Amino acid sequence: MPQAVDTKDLILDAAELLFSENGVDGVSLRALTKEAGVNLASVHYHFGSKEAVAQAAFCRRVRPINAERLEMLDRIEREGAADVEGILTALYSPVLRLARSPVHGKTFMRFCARFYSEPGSYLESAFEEEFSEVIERFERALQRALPDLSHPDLRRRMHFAVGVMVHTMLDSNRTRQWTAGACDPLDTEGTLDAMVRFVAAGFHTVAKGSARAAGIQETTQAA
Amino acid sequence: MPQAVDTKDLILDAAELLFSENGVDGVSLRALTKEAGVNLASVHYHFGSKEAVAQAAFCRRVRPINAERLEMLDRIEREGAADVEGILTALYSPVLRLARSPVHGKTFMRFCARFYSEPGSYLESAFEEEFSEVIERFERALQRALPDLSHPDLRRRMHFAVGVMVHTMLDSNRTRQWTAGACDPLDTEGTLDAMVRFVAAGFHTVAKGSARAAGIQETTQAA
DNA sequence: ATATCCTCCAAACAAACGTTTGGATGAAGC
DNA sequence: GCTTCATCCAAACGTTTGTTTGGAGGATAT
Repeated sequence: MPQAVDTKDLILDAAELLFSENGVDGVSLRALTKEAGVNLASVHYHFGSKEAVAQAAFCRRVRPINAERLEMLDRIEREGAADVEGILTALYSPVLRLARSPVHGKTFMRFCARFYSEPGSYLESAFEEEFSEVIERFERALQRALPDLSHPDLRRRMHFAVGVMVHTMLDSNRTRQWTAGACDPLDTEGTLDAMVRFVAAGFHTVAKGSARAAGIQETTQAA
Repeated sequence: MPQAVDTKDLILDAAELLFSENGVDGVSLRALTKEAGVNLASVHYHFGSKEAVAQAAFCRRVRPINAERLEMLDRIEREGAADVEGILTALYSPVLRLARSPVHGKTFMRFCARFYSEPGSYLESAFEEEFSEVIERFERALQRALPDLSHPDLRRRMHFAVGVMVHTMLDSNRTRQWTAGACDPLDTEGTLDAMVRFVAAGFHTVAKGSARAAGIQETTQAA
């Protein structure tokens, strides 16, 4: 029984905050431990390495989120045939709802998004482990909801759906440039609705055939 | 007249390659100059700092791309009322076409995408400068093509459209996990078509109203 | 020939990095 | 009382970092 507020959690909180703003490589353990108010050596005592801190901070938040995603998917599948909108809501809302939390607020969102777009082999395994089941389950659900969509097209569109999510989560200053003053980033309900509508429409549209391809070539290749 | 292959370009080539794989913070100038086959000090002689190298490498490729985007937009607007598909093609195809280049290939795509998602105040100004005109022009064009869409919704959807693009460009190992074996990442024509179709459908769908919001709350809020 | 200029480079710089060490502190077990 | 154990911490470890230095090499101009 160490103390009221665990040193481990202090480190993870500071890691989440600083990593989200400057990236893992952009934060020194000295800055991290100063922010956390703990000794420099304690990070190696409790975690063993800087990489392990990043991994632990990531898993601490992403695990409950993915569990909630699967729960929601279970629920709507139990209630009948799940449609695309429902599946996307199950995918998006747990992570968006966390953003509404006054404590961790936007911190984790950016942390997770940056984590996702950062290199480093030590993150790959964590991602694989935390997300493989989620990917499988949601892919199966979407395939059931869209039986006419070919598997390659489905995977491609899932890829796009994740892009929308990650980019929305990575609400950095640069991202805000695109939406400056146009919509309230704190309006998670409206954001979720907009995301689901936008992506669901993308899923529902016909896949193959000649898209306009207006400028890339003059050929009008028929399907 | 220094030599056949300019040292400056050797540095920028190596920067593009290494930064795209490991991020700016993840590459030391020693690794960079070794890859480039130049002296360590030459990077400061020619650029002044590491940050300036990153910025120069970014601008070198993104400037022609944005110029081509504006050209394509000009062209389709001159030919009549531009539709959403044409506008999106003008936005996506210049950067996707570069990926087809056998020389720089996927290197720049990842570099640019990582650059976009990385922190560091020294990048902000470069982004602002390089993209402000593109953002303005495409926003106006899309607003004209979608006169019934409110401005906040338009900005939000542009945000999503960029998310799809960035995430597709950031074709790291982790990203590939989602599309493993499902679709050929080298099929740029097919990728462009899929992106334009998906995003255009998102733009065309009605904005406001009660999306399913199937799981987040049981309330069925009418518009 | 002499001076000027640009380019290159081996070596060194101070600072910051992740990590390790050895011991201080205090509660728990016997 | 003594040992054991987990935790904490100041200080130092050896590397690596971005950056600077002082001069060598070779063109070009006068």
